[in-house]
Amino acid sequence: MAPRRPEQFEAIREKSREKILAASLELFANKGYDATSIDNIAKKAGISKGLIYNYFESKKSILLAIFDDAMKMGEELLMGQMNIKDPVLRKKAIIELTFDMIKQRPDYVKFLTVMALQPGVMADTKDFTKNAYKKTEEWSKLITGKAKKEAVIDTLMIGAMMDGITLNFIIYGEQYPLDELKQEIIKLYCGPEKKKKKK
Amino acid sequence: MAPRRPEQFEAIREKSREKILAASLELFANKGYDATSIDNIAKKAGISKGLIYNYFESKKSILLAIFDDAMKMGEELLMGQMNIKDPVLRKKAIIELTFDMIKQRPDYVKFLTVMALQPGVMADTKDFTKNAYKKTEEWSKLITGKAKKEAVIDTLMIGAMMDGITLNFIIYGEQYPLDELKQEIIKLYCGPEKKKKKK
Amino acid sequence: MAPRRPEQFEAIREKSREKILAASLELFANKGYDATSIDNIAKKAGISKGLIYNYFESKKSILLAIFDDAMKMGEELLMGQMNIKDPVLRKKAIIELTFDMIKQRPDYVKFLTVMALQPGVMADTKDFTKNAYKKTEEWSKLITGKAKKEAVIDTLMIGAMMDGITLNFIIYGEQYPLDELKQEIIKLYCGPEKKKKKK
Amino acid sequence: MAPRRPEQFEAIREKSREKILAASLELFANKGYDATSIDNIAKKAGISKGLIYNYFESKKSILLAIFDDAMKMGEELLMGQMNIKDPVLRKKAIIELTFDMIKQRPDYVKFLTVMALQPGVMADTKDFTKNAYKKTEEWSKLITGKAKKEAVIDTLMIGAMMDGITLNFIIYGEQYPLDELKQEIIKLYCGPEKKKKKK
DNA sequence: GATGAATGAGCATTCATTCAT
DNA sequence: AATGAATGAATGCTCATTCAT
Repeated sequence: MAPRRPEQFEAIREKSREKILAASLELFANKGYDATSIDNIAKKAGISKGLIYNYFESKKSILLAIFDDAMKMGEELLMGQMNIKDPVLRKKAIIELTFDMIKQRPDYVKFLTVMALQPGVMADTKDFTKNAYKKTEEWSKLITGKAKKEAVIDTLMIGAMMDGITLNFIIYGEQYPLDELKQEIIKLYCGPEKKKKKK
Repeated sequence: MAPRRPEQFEAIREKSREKILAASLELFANKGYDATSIDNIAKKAGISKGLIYNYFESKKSILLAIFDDAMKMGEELLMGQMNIKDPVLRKKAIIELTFDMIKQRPDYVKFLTVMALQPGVMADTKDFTKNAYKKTEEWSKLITGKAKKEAVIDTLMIGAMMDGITLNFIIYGEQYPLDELKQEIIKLYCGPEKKKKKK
Repeated sequence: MAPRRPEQFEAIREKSREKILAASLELFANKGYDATSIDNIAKKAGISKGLIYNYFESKKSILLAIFDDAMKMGEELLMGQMNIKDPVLRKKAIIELTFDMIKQRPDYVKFLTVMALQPGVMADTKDFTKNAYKKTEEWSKLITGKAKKEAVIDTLMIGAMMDGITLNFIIYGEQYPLDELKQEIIKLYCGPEKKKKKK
Repeated sequence: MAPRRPEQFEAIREKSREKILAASLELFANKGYDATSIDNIAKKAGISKGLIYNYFESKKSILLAIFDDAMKMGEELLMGQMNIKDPVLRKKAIIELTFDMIKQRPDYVKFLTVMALQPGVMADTKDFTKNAYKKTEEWSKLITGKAKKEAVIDTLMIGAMMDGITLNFIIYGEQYPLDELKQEIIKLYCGPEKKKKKK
């Protein structure tokens, strides 16, 4: 057989890495970090235990990689709304975006929320809290368009609202009425304006 | 010498038990259940590992004891508001109560929130979700005075709000402006003065 | 109250000691040495854990005390048959004695047999094997009245027989037909002589 | 480098498994089950503690594996004698077989006997007593060729005899005159030549 | 003499990580 | 790149023993 070309190696590597990350995300989100063993990950990813260490230095570094992916994804989604000029519409867009994320990527959302409350897991490796705070300030500006005092409270309220809904969705599961709550929030924070709510 | 009298033993026991519970509460709330070892608890409580098993059957039974304490405390606070007749005032009282709880017993609040998001920790021993749900229904009635359909969404909103604020308080700590948010919520859900709820 | 007189103290001491030995014997015989905890013994004896160490240096020393008691009891019973002059009658008497012991003190018999096969338990403290061997030789002389070569085999046979029956009695319990086997052995080893078997 | 081939792994596994079983058999037989620690086994097997759990679920499952091996071996030996037609010859063959087993696999014999007398060790996992009883019945038929009433006592006698000799061999070791006792038993139970069983 | 709270070494078991192939 | 056998530190838990009262 002819030796594989560099791109092929790269493709294989990337594929294995993805399998590991996907398996880990699901397990971390559903069982928690501590309760997930490297063996669990290897079995779910369909590879051997040893191979994982070919791609990641340690169990914690898998966690961090997922964390970075999740943050990056969130950031990209958020940045995509930057071009909406009207502040109210932008606020609405971002709220809808958040609900979309909860529904379409519950694993990421679950993962981030679960990790946020395992300080012992994240704390020593990433400065999670500071990071999150900076994000909130950025959000604040993005959402309201201005960094005034009252705007911060408004942002914190919306942020708390979204976090609370996410948390309840995680705990109660599918029975939690996400859609009705979305309408309610939009009514509450974006005013009852017209009626073209759905994009 | 004569052996200690039963009351003396009881006093000693109660003191040790409290030390264990206090140490466990703090560690579970801050590091999570899995990441806290019996050795951690013993060291923080200033006693030996073995003694813990003189008071609790297992690590999980410590968790349950704390959980029961926390629930009992919450219930007592809540029940104290039952005699408020006016629904709006009662709703306001309960919101204020929740904020009080966050400020006065952040340890319990943190503990309960962290546990709610540690999949598989509470799940198999107490029917945490079902329990929490029942609580929500009770809340719903307490807050609105009636269990109508539209009232449920209202209750879920307030619940999510409070959970979200709790979560953010846990993550951000003292810098999180609890008082301002309390005023904002009361303005939003109990009306500024009369009965105009929505702004 | 007048202080207790020395005899009273002695009586109390003796009584507690007996309670500990009786409880331990039963537990060691039925659960085994390792599976019996000091706490088990204290509870069954109706005293406190600490008191046990007032009478015995260690768990193992309780074992040895029981062992010595059991050996002494066996010896006394055996010596009681020394005055029977006729060798055959003496052999018969000793066999019957052994069966009596199995039926009347199954706890001691069980204890000794169980201990005999836990070399790790006895070995390092008493030279159990050597001791037992000496006993066999004594038996041999007692039973047959002479220490000839062929007599040793005879004694070993009877000894093995009795041990085997004891072992099977321990394993199978009450359903094991001790009486029939006794008749059979007597027939086999003492000849079928007359018919006045029962004393 | 290429990973090992499945057969290579299988060979490695089999070798390690054997080392664990051999070490455990020796320790269980000599020290008893409770007194043998996983660490003892690992050290004697020349491997790490953790590796044991790569091959056996628990300490007890090692015990059961050895037990099954021992029973299988015994059964195979026994079944090999089924084709002897003459009852007396068959009885003799089985007695000789038992002595062979004691001499050739004293470890298994010791193990089985020690386990039989460790209350609560086998009891809860395998129905040891019932199992042993069934064996006795099989023996009974094998030995006498018929399951008549009087034959049962005969079988029990021979069984007790063999158990007693095994027990004494375990306790006294090599100095115990197995061969002489074998001749004696055969003389006693199979008749010196013709059919005069009782001397 | 008597009590039971307290200790700490030891045990079975788990699991992240290493490594020979 | 890939495998899984092997390691050893750590964990929850037990229990003989000590000791203040």
